[in-house]
Amino acid sequence: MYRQHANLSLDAASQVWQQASAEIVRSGQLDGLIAIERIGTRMRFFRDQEIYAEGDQGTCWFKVISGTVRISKLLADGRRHITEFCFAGDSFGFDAFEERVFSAEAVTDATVLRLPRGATERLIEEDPVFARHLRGEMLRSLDAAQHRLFLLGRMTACERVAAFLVELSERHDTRHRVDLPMSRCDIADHLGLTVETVCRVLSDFKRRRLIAAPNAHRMEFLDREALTAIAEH
Amino acid sequence: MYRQHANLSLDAASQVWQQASAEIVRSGQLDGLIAIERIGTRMRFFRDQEIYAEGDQGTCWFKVISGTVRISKLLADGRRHITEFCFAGDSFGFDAFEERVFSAEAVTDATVLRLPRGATERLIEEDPVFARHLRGEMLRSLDAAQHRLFLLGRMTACERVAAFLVELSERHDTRHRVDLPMSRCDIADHLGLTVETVCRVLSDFKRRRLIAAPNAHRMEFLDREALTAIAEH
DNA sequence: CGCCAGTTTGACCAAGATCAACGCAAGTGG
DNA sequence: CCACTTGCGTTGATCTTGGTCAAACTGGCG
Repeated sequence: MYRQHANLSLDAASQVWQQASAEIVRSGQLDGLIAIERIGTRMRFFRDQEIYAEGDQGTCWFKVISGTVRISKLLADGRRHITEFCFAGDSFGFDAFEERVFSAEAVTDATVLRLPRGATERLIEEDPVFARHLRGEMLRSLDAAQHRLFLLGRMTACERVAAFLVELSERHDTRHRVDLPMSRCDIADHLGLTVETVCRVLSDFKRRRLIAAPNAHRMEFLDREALTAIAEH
Repeated sequence: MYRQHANLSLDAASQVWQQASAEIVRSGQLDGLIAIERIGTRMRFFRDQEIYAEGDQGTCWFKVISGTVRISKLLADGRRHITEFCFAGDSFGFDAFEERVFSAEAVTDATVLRLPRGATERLIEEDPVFARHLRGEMLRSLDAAQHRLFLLGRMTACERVAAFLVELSERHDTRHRVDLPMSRCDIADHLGLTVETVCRVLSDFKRRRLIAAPNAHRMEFLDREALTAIAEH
């Protein structure tokens, strides 16, 4: 098990970045939080490019502006786990005290806002609204992680995949379909399954007419109720 | 699978609690944080007693003074998952925005400090040292949860049990042994396994002379290196 | 002493992993 | 423009880990 994952292009020079000072971030969750725009740097990453690696100094955190990012941990023997996928508006990277224990990579081409820790701490101390916002983000992450613990610890392959599809469609606010920008391998590593099992479950859902798949990365819900029922058992 | 769990004695009247105003909390991690003593209420809970339930209003968070607490989620069909065990010095219960999604129960008789949210927010705003401490606690929780994600998603039964033993002994700073105040069922529900599997793995470790068990709730390490190696694979 | 809850062990079973092959579309080079 | 490659995705056959079911054991307690 645990075959090759897409190999990263480590060409750091390809990062196109620029001060985001004057720009206005188009992302729902950023409304009214122009403060972080002032202390952040906008960066672009290409597909499969590394944003930070395990072992890096964790001197900043990030906010996704567009695209998809995966947070993962890789073991020497090839086992990988993706703790979360981040989409526009999601924050990531405030997990580390010192060294990063996880790495972050772009799943698709992505733009992120990079926020240095020092400036953030200063902002926390002088802006209670921002401080509360950040605390909220951390709580949300914690909450998400704990739901995932249940999923990994106590749910079957079918339930995991159904829950994943429903969760993604809710996060993207699309009730009738869901886009899966990541590979089957990414999904498997997120759900604690193998690629084959993910495929088989999806095929099973198609056979049972719960979903339809115009292509491998777009799923349309034919029976959302049933899917939700499976997800919540 | 998923048989009966210890049934809770819901006798709320049996809670013995008292203002902790003048008392000094004996717990390493509380050093220099007398501030929270002032806003907290000390409470005692007996074995298996509920501290809060799923669906309660999350108007406060807690800090364990002595004893062991488990944070868990129970599904209608009996499947349960224990997200974490908390020992003296650990904080818990700041996961909720509104309603609690998890419940907390005493694993052994336990004393906890109950901290109302309102007073905490005020303290956060006037005491930056305390604010930073609390942020640290949250990050620690997040970090722990993410390690557990890997454990549940990608580790074998042996690796999970070994990791659990090593982790507990590290948290209690006892290199040669570890106390397991919780039942095998609790351990299983924490590691995403069944009671039987936990037993079998422990028996296997005994047979391989990695551990010895004077009784069911005390394990002595005979070969800590090997155990750590299994845990980290 | 007998009961009860929790723990342990064994026999058997099934969900999901592994191994292997094939399909399919996009990209590459002759 | 078309063979060839390469990276995913899908499917089938087989195997293994850990779950299920059942029974025995253990220690504490009325």
